[in-house]
Amino acid sequence: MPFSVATWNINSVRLRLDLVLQFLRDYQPDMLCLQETKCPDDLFPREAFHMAGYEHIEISGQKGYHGVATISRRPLTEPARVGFCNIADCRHLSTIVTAGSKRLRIHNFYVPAGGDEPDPAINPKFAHKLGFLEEMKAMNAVYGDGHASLLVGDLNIAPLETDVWSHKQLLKVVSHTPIETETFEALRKNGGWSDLMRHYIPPHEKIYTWWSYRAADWAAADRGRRLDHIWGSPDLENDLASITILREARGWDRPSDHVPVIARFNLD
DNA sequence: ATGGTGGTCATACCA
Repeated sequence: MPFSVATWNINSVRLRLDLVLQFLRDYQPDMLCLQETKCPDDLFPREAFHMAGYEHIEISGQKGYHGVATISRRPLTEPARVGFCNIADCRHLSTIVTAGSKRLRIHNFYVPAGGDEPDPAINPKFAHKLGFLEEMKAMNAVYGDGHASLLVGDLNIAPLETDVWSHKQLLKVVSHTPIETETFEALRKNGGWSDLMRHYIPPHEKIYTWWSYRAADWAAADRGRRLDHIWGSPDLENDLASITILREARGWDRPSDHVPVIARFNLD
């Protein structure tokens, strides 16, 4: 039995609770990191997850926007929430879990989308996104405490040309502008992180995890982007068994615009 | 160049 972690921007955990429970029944990840839960902590549907076999839950939620949750079958310890840009948004939650002989620190992230205009001088949301990335540089894969690390979530940036349906047409679109993709790859490498999705799936292959709601036929147009990521400390490359991007979830009834990504590790 | 859809919370805001 490998150890598995899934990440999914659910775009309202309460509206899509049945979808999440169906996903857990069918794929049985050991842990699920949710983003955009849009749910205050006192209204989080803890009991439904407990009944599904996920007894360990850490949440960081607020009313209306953002929010992350880490749901696990195994005990979670040392929950920590880092605030970014002096704004009280719920966009980060880290926990520690045991997998085989390793202790894993798992960062669950929801990076700001950044608005429409890719100019920090006129768009405060884009300035916020760049400021957020700047502060993310403090996240290192190896801290010298003996823990392995994962950093997962909706990072709202598609770094490679093959992470978008058209590199040329998206160069001036927020999520794929050079300032974003270059900052993103620099902070990943400087932090010592391995892009585990790309470690498993060759970089020349197009892969997407998000398709806009604003398409008449998302599957036919297939104008997707890889906005959701699974990074790991380099030691986890050797333990990685597979990556699954659940494209079919975009076609489920009343779907999120993001699909789950599952990483399986040979750690038990 | 524009608007297209979907979620929250109640009127626009955010994605």
